[in-house]
Amino acid sequence: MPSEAVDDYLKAIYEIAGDDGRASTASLARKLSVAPASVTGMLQKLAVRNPAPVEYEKHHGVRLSDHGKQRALEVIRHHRLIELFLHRMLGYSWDEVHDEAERLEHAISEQLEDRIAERLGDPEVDPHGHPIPRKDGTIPPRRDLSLLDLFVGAKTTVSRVSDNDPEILRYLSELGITPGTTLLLTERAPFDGPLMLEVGPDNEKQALGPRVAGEIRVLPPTANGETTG
Amino acid sequence: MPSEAVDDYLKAIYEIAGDDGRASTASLARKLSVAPASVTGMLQKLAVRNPAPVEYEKHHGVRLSDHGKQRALEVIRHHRLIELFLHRMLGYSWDEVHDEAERLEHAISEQLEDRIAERLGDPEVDPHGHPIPRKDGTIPPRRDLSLLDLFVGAKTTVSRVSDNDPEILRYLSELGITPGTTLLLTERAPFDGPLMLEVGPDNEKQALGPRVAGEIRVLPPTANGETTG
DNA sequence: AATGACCTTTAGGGCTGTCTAAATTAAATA
DNA sequence: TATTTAATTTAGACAGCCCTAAAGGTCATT
Repeated sequence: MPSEAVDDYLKAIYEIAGDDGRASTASLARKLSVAPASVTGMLQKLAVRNPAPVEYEKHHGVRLSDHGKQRALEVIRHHRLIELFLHRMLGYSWDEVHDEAERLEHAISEQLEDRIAERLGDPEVDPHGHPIPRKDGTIPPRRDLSLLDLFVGAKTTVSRVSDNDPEILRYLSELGITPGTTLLLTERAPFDGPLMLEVGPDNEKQALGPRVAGEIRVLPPTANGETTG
Repeated sequence: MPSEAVDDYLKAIYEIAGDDGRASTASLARKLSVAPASVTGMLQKLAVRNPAPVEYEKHHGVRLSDHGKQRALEVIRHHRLIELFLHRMLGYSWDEVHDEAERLEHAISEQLEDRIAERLGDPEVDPHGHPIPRKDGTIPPRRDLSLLDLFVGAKTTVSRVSDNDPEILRYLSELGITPGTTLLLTERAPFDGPLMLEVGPDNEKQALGPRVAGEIRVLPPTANGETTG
């Protein structure tokens, strides 16, 4: 079984590059809060393991092998199941689950994973709206897009929100923006300016900076606008 | 925060020596599945930490300091709360909880500890009958004794069973012996021979070897015999 | 094709926690 | 008290994962 550190690397690669892109040394260093040189060292070691979880080319980043992909998805499955479990069974709020899951994901057995999944009714989505990889490594399909990709006039529903920053999550909660919330994009200031939204059933008007908007994913919009812009 | 390895040492010392006895190098090596030399090395390092969790005297074992005791109890609290949680909330059986808890005890936060305790109603005893240390480091009192310490004729109730050996736990489950089961000691063979018991409400007769009997703790007996023998 | 800015890698260490083999000490026994 | 036995400690190494400093590549731009 890979060490926690290795699992963290694989997960980070997956989160940065998806299942067939390449992740750079610097991006991994940033994500893992580690010096770039440490990343290089780790990647070199991983690349010569057998079976190797990554393919590594000097100066050109890494990519997950099938084997590494499998493992990354397993860790992510743990993470998201735990998030949902904490939320549903222990009253954790949206923004509290991530850090706790970050540690627990390494500590649970297959058996516990299975029982949690069972207890939750084999869920497909975590509290942030992220899909939970299935045991066989497939991912429940969701077609959603960034709030930043909408045209003005689009009406849509929040499907998920990045779970990396509790600050942002709390902020969004206050604004009433969580998975399931309906949104209408009414206006968009130029030069990376704020988005004007009408939020929820009461159509509360809210302005959202692009940084925050970039963390929000929405379902394909249903009215008034084209899909992307 | 101490590393997992350190926590494991402190817990092991507590389990071997209680809160003011000394634990030997060899006993720790055995319990932790580690070479004796490794134990010596670790103890030397711990003894010069500040604050030091142990007092160590060359060739005379270690003892927990107040500080180390506190930490050991915290880890044990985690362990036992998790055992009970797995049992009550996720349908784990008696003999499955230990190994899972062994890993999780290092991964849960204060917050999760508190929520688990709350959800379980601040329990005092784990599924094996062991007391769960309180947050302040005190231990819910239980006066119980080894089954081996009973006189023939004593009638009593099982209070707890050592949780170290799943084999034994399964065996006892089959015999119907779990915390709460009533027992009558009817006979005791000499020379470390088996104990004859009548078990449970139906007074099923069972013979128990001394090795297994030593793992069983019972409440102070109520009838027919003196307390210890 | 050269330059500068920005990665990325190499080189050389450090810390933690483990190991084996060899020495030492303590305790039990003669 | 001398000797034997068993437990313990020292010495020396190693694997995993991290670091800093210095050297080496890549790429966009001129």
